[in-house]
Amino acid sequence: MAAAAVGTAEDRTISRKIGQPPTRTKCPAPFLLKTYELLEFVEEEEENYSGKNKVISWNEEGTGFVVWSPAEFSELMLPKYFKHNNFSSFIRQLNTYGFKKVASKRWEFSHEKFKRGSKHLLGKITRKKSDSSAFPAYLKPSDHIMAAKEENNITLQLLMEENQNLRKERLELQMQIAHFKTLETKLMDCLSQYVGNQHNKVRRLF
Amino acid sequence: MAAAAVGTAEDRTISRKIGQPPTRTKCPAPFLLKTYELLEFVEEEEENYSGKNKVISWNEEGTGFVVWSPAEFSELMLPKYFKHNNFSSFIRQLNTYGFKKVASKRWEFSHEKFKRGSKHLLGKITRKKSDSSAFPAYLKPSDHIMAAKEENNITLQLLMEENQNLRKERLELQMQIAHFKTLETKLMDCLSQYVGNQHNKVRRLF
DNA sequence: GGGAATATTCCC
DNA sequence: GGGAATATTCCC
Repeated sequence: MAAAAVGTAEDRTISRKIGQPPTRTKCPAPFLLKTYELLEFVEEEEENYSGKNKVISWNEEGTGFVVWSPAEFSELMLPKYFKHNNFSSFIRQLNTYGFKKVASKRWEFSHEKFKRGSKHLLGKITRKKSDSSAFPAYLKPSDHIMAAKEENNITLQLLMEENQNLRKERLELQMQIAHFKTLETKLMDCLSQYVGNQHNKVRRLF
Repeated sequence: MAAAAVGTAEDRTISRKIGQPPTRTKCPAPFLLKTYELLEFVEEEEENYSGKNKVISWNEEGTGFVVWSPAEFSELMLPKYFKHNNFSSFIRQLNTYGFKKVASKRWEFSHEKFKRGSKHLLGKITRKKSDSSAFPAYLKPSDHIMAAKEENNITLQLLMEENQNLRKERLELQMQIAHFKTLETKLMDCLSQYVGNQHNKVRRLF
């Protein structure tokens, strides 16, 4: 039974690594590698059995691929590479990795970085977010949590601004006071010359 | 190939519903149902082949089950019910649903609501949270986001306090200044009486 | 097409 | 044991 599927599944342990920088070329997702190798396989095989109808193949330009017979593909090929034989699950994965259906009358799919002869580009293909790796729906950006956070941040910023202004004002007021104190002393001294030579005597007048 | 596994997989479509109230008895998770039915199956079979070594069975009291031979169980039984033949994946699921290993020397597991003859309780067994249905790890309560929020709140509170103090200080300083202004006027007036009757003449001295 | 639940794998 | 990534299923 599942010998083939399990075999390919275990290939994942060979080199798949998590948490590598997304900028560097990394080990492609198992799904992408298997799909690519599946296409490589049928391409090689095609030379030997050129008489048969194709089930799946690269398109003419190698910019995408066509599933010529979804029924045969699902029943015969999918289980050799994946743990199921459902065409819809295969499509779901294609969508997850950003493939586009590029023809209305046949099952042709393409992805900018999924081309014949460019296996090295597979590592650059990423899952679309929000699969469950991203935020749950009720915590997505522009939701109310985000709004609350933003509001918090705005409050914080306003407070810090006002705070800074208040400190500045305080300094100015303290300088004014220092000036008044000096002035007071001078006035007192001056006045004491008239009233009599005692500073304290003058002070008592006010 | 995967005929058996796929067959059981498709049973899920029969009646499994999502989003039902968790309080009412609902359709059990596929994993639980399959594991239970697997045990039912070996129990029936046991009557016919009582001579063979058991691979898996309910324990004596029917409060749990024992995998007597993990190797045979994984290789022969798992693929008939699941899309894999890995004992560790089976264990992972048991843990997900809250089963406990209840013996140190053999693979015996139990769960309060997983008992022989009580198939109706399966619907009450739920996945442990945080599988992806709950918050992602970095958004869980008591995690650093929570800490950050808390820190944010503390910062906010401190800022508001400081703000209030600064306003109070400002008021006091303004009152001091008002006092000095009054004082200055009085001193000027007084002094001008001595220097001559012109306030402005006195001011020019300072 | 894609959101979300469950399953399987991988890793600590 | 369990967190987290990927895979498969189910549903809108």
